[in-house]
Amino acid sequence: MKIQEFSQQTGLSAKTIRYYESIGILRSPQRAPNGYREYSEQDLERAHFVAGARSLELSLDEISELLAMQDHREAPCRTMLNQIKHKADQIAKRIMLLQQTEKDLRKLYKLGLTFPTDDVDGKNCICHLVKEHKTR
Amino acid sequence: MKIQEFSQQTGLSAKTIRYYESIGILRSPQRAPNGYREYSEQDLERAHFVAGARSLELSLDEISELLAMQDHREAPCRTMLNQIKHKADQIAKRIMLLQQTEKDLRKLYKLGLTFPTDDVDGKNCICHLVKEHKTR
DNA sequence: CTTGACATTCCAGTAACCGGAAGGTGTATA
DNA sequence: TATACACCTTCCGGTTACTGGAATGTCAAG
Repeated sequence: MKIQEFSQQTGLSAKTIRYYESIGILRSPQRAPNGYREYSEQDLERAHFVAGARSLELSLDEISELLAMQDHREAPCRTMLNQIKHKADQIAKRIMLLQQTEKDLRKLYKLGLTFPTDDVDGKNCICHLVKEHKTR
Repeated sequence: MKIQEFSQQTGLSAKTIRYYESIGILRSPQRAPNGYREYSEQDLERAHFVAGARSLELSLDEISELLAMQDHREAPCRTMLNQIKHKADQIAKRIMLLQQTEKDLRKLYKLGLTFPTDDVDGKNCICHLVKEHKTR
């Protein structure tokens, strides 16, 4: 299949597919006589793996590592399992940070509503609140 | 004050401060005869605002807009209020996506534990599960 | 024979910085 | 006085994961 169908099958854009190939995440596929890329079922499998892993927030570096193991006929499952756990923890942390930020924003918004909106310099202004906002 | 103290006062790294200056987010401060940057209270205020806004996940572009209004002696509060609301909604969405991803990861991890970890090609392998993983 | 939808390569840009090199400055100490 | 050390400066490049766009080539249909 040509790149567009491959793109639809994998959910990756053609641009992304070429990019992955350029950095060695995807293998260079066969070329038709006219120079077009020709993808096989095998290519599809690998791309599905990459897409799945990306959607689980694994980085391209981490995915590379996993693929390299597969290519050396090692089972990357143990490594993968560790990465998955690690990712889950990382994401949990990010979520907590974001939740706090969202809370801050909503609070600020409510407070801002009670303030004048034409205060350029003074302290009765949401901008002033932002100045005082502390990063956790 | 010199850049290091300014850095401590604002919580921004010296690198970041110079970067902000280079893209016009922070004004070029006075220079001491030896060429060192000399920051004033005014500089501090502006930097506090930027740092506060950044910690609320406003982008540098959004902050630029706000600062430009201030520089033109307009009150950016109304604009800011809108941005804050918008940010809160954006973040809420990101949180939901991340929560789903975390869930997927934990599920996969549990399932992975019940699988062999030395299956290079077969289907009884967490890698296979990743292949099948659908992006929402 | 041209139109349109594909395909190719390559270059540049995005966001928000960080790292590090090469070099100048300022002060305390041996 | 020498030198060690912590600062400061600029500049260049790298990061992450792509996306946009230009210039060009290919192919099938009308």
